[in-house]
Amino acid sequence: MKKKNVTYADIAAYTNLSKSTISRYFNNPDSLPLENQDKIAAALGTLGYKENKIARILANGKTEFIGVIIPNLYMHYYSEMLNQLLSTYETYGYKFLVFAGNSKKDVEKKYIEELLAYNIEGLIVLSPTLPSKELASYHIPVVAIEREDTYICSVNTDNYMGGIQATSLLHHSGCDILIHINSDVPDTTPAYGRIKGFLDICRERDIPHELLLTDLGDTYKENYERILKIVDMLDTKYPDKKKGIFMPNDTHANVLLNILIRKYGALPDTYRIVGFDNSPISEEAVIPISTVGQQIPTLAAQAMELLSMQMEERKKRKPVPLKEPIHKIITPILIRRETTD
Amino acid sequence: MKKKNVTYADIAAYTNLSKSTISRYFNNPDSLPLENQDKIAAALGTLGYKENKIARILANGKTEFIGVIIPNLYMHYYSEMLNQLLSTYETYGYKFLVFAGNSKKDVEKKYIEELLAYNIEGLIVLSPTLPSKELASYHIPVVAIEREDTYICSVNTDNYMGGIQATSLLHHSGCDILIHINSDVPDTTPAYGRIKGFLDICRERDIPHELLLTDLGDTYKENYERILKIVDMLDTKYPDKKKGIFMPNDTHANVLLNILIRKYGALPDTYRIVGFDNSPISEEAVIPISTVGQQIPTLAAQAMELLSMQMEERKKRKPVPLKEPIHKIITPILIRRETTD
DNA sequence: TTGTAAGCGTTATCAA
DNA sequence: TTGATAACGCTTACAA
Repeated sequence: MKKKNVTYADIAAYTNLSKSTISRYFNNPDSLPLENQDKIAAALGTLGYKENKIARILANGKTEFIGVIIPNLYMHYYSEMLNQLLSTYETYGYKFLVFAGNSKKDVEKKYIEELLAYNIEGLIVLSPTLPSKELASYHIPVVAIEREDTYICSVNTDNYMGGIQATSLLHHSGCDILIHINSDVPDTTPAYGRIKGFLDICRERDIPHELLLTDLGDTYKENYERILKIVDMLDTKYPDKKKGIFMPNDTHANVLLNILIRKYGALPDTYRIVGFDNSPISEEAVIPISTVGQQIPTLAAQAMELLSMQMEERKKRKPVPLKEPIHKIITPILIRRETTD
Repeated sequence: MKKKNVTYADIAAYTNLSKSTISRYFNNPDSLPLENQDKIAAALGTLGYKENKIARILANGKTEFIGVIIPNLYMHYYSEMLNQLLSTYETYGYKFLVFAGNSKKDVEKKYIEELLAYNIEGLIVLSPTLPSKELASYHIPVVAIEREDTYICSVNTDNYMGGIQATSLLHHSGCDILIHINSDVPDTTPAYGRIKGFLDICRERDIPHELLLTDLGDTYKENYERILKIVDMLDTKYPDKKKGIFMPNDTHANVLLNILIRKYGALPDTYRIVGFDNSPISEEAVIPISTVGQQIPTLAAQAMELLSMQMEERKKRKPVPLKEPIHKIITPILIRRETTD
């Protein structure tokens, strides 16, 4: 930094006005006579003024920062969600400070401390790591997206409805037996709704079914090997039945599809598949995969609305905090492609 | 805000020390006797002190902010790059202010103005929109990644080498004719190297080849339709020849693969395919696709090193700015899978 | 409509 | 080893 920054003081001196008047020019220009507005505008140009938001924040306390804690950007669901959040900048003007937590409790806590040190006005949490009770204890506006949310506001996909949609679609595709593969998610998380939806429909309509709760691994290779074993098992257990498989997400649905195609040369008539998320892979698979579409743009938009509401409330002279956390539910959209009838 | 924040003044009063001593405790604790260190530590706890980085920034000018301008997070390449950049937080401690520019010039300029208002210490630009000459004119440390970089530091994949690798692999797979499909990128961008590599090798080794420069569209549907036409064209033009296709990226390589599999039931012996990027789809395709792997973690790490070098230099009493922009080149890694021999 | 002066919560410079 | 005191650049009563 060779030369010092141009400040309000410089502009004030140059225009023979005071610092407060310069401040007014930026915050409420119409309160100045046009003559002075022009004079200041001209001065800004000739002096080469650059605004300093840091000083402004320190003075008025409004950072316009929102913190985001996200598990990773490797999975399309998360990166697309962040994409949508970032795009709300045009509407709300909030800037995003993003941390990709490696889902370790103390690391994420450290991130939040850091975010608080920057006086973030609100926090959006996609990571499932920290319990909502703890998040609530920071006493700043928080919105959770698709995670445990007992004590904080949240926006979730209607997973139960999604489970029902997927299950019904497979049933109507004439499957003899329905199988849902998933990991053993706790019933406090939104994703558990998919399992419940599956079971409720099967029981209600007396459909033969099987629930396979198992860890499918973290890499494509692991996924492939474990799902391959499941396919072998199903082929011996239900050789001639038409099997309707409800996969936990599109990535895994695609693995299943690839296995079947490599084994049978095509999608055999004894298999029907539904995925979850409507991520790009579901469309880009050899055979486009039917899936339950999460409405990511809507989820993001609603999250921002919920958060900005809380943040606005907080700026009032007499803020009334929410009595109860608000939970918004977004209905998923069933997308029929070629892996179902 | 009901209660005011706890500040150094409060701690000073509580411990009968001065604000400066409290500041020293945070910035250079060992300069205080242990006794006082403990006293202050205790006070922090009982008073419930939270650090305020905004005030610190205003006082010492070090924001530890890096701005990132990225085209979108929809494409895996960008989201993974951001992922890797974010993960350097553990090493460097810089926080990232991320803007997803919709690649409109004036919008991206506005973003940069905003970032400058937050006193970012450096800028990483993935978006190709603004010319490097303009970026250089902001006079802050900048690093470009895989984009036009005449006037600024940059980190790029060795695209020329990548083009050579892909072309050689297809040649060694016994193809009779090599075809490279790409969009008509200007020769100032790093990606042009792929085209040059392809042409140079083909000419040098006298390999029959064809270069198809055409826009493949922005959606999967458009990709599919346009590549389908190309396949039909190739099938009539070179019916019995073994065609080696070098696609501009894995997404498009996957589309081509899907088209062939749907047309022929398998990858016909008259086609071999190489993609570019090593994005997840290349592994997750029905037939795992050979590809030229961009080393995203390395690119990100080198970009951060280059940037932090410039930022450190700038903090010195007598900073010596770079005479010439530094350009780092990262060699890609050829990944042989099942779409080549 | 404008100006004065006291913050905002740190760091930095000098003395002691 | 410690403490005054003045920045940092802007906002905001309160006065004029």
